[in-house]
Amino acid sequence: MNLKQLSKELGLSISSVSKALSNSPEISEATKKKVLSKAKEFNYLANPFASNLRNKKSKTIAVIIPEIANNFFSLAINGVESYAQRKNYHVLIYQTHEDLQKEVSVAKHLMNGRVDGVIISISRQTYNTEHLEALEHKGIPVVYFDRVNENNHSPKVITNDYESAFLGTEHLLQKGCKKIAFLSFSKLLFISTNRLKGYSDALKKAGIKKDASLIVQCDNDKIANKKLIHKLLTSAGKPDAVFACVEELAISTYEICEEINIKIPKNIKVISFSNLQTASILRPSLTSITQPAYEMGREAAEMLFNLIDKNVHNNLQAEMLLPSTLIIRNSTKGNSSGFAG
Amino acid sequence: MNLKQLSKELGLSISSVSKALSNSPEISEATKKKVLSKAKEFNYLANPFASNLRNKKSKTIAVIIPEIANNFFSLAINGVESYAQRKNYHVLIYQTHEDLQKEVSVAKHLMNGRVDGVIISISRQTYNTEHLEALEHKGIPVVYFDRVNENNHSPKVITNDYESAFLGTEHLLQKGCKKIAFLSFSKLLFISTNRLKGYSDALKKAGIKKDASLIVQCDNDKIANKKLIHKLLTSAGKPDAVFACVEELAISTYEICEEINIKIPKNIKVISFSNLQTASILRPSLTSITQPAYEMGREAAEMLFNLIDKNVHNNLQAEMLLPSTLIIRNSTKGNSSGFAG
DNA sequence: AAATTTTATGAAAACGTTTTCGTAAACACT
DNA sequence: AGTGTTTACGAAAACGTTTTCATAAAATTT
Repeated sequence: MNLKQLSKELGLSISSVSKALSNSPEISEATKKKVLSKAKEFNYLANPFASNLRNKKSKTIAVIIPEIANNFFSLAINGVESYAQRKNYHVLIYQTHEDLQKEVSVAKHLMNGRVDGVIISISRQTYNTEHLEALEHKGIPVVYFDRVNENNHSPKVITNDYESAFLGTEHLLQKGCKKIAFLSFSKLLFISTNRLKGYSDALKKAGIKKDASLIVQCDNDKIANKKLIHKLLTSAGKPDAVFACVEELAISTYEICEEINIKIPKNIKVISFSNLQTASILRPSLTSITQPAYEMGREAAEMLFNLIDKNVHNNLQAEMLLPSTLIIRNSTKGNSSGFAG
Repeated sequence: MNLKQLSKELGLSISSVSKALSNSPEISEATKKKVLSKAKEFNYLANPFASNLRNKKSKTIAVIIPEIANNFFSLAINGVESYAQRKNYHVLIYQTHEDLQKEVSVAKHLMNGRVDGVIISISRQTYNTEHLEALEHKGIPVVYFDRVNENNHSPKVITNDYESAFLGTEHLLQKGCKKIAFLSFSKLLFISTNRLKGYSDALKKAGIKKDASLIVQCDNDKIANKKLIHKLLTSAGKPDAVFACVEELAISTYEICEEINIKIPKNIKVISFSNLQTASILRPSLTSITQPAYEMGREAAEMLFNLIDKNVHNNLQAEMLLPSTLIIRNSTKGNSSGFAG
């Protein structure tokens, strides 16, 4: 059932029916009612491709994330969706699996106007964002969240990574930890280096010298990461605390401690950026810095729709910051030096 | 840049350029090369809406799931995606948030040909699937996975819920448990009732009478569920084991046991259907029945693309079963009756 | 009553593809 | 040389909308 058939049923022209359906003031109320009722009767639904072609609008946005099987990102998607829904937009989801090539390829796929806007959290390997800027040049707005490129001026939604890492590190220091390891998950991402900076500055403030052997650069390969952490925890200068940059590394740390019988928090304390639902029922419960995932997604969507609706190519240099929360649990309990605490 | 402009650049007709780009044998190799190179030079990309309109194909499938922030479903999406990618298809994701009305509304939205096929796991509230059968009548194939409607003949991908629940219950019985509670998550879903049946039959086989007070019907409301579980665990006839139908209920059980100081597995044993990444590092590690989420998603996608490619309306009554795995961990350790085990 | 404005409708173009069909030119066969 | 076939291309229609513009009819003004 299309407009032509429907108009035939009604004895009206295609254009009149179209206008009636879009509630145009050109059409009388009487015929509008007739049209609406016939449309319902025949279950008429506009062909979205014809509409999109004509309107040069897709009523669709894309969300590009590294991984969907990740609590932070799936919550963020919920946030995006909640806003998109009210705007009557569809949400296309693409995963890069932390692969830059995949990210570039997805961006290219979106260059043809398939979507009206893009929300992205870049991959671990992404060192520049030309492929995304190309989208913006085409007039497709892009909003970054969490994992942003700090060197471009696109709108972004971030959290206070530096301050959170600083606070988290201070928390460990207060617990008497002296040798705090930092598990980084990317050399490239601002979010990772920024967290590292917060950690470093907290150490500096406490007058503790930075120990390069305590900073572990992890990567995309889970098994390799576990080996690195294992090496760290069995080395001569092994740490008395671990600051994990992402929950995946905290989980690995837990698993290794289990294997080689290091007790958390007695022998080693653990803190992590994390959105784990199960943080509170881990063995032991995990002290975590929790990002406002849902809110970040929602906010990114709001920014994006502002750009889409204004339809302006305005590089408004918006940057929204939503703070994370430090939740202290048992993985950092007690006092590391054996002092009273 | 569109075909018209590109053909002008080349001094060719629109139709020739179109044919050249689709590698038609009507076009000479020489001109094909010219066209390809110009197309690359000008970054020509076909307008997907024009193509879709003309071809009556969207190169897009939809995945409808209750919740994306759920390990099972996000892994299943990965499986779907892995297959869709190789088919050069896009994946539209919709969440119902366990709301039947939302599910119906999504299905209606897809009636207009926006997608070439649908993969779905129905909501907790879904008691019939007319809204999805309507899609099939329109010629849009639908494949169900995990949460299926056992009364319709559409293709489905399921796991061995009955056998797994039976085995899981027997495992608890072997551990000496006598009063095993069952936390159901839906009165309507076949998957839930089927698991309940496996549990019931295992009890029957062991000669244990069914105790209705041990079967708790949970629902969509997390807080209400926790209250129900709390009531169960503090009641006079409280159980010595809990079989959770979904991981969410196992997590709640853990949290409540923590609160009211019931020790797992000493005072109570816990087993759950679960795809938790953290199952092994929970306090205590969780004995779980793990569904092959990724594989189920992948298989559903393969079935769907078979239907799309054949383009036949054949109600092939395919039903694929992928088995779950029982992983025994510490939450069911020891012997419930104090006997040696 | 004539001139003007408003109202309600329809014809047709446009969006950018793909594909059918037609047709010159080149080639092959008697 | 004439006929038939293949090759390589172009014209035009079609997909189903939306929107501009034109135009009858009705309502309003002079």
